[in-house]
Amino acid sequence: MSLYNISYFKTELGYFTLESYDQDIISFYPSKKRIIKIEKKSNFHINFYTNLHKYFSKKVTILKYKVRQEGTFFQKLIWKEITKIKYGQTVTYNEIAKKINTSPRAVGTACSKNKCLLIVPCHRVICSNGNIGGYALGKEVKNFLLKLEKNG
DNA sequence: TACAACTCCGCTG
DNA sequence: CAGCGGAGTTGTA
Repeated sequence: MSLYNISYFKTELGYFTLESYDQDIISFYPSKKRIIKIEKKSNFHINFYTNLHKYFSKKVTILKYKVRQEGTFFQKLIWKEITKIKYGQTVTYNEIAKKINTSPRAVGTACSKNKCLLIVPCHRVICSNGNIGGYALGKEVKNFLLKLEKNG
């Protein structure tokens, strides 16, 4: 019997898919399917979406979930570093690069491979020259999230 | 080898 | 000083 579960939901940012194993999150990413459905009855998934809604309405500032995401050693290292960034804060690709002793370019590439949006807050990583940098859902969404966390 | 969600540096107005 | 182009850098498929 597998502990794997998957659900589809409509969020403030559109349709998403959540994959989990037990209490760990495997991925949370925009889905192509425009459906709302939880495969197995799961309080964990329901709790997640409830929390997510609170996040968008600023009633909650942390989405603290354990992440079990596929990736290389290097990518996991970067994601772990990103997870440390607090709500409302931003960090530079370069700052992370220096901490890990690598290059900013490599950090950006690792960010783009992150499939646990919001949980691993890669939207809080920006360019050192003040530019917003890239985002899976586009720069506009990234900016929206940063503004949400900053003022509302 | 080519490419990427970066930076730095030097050049031009 | 702003804007632009190119080179340097590191990890991946």
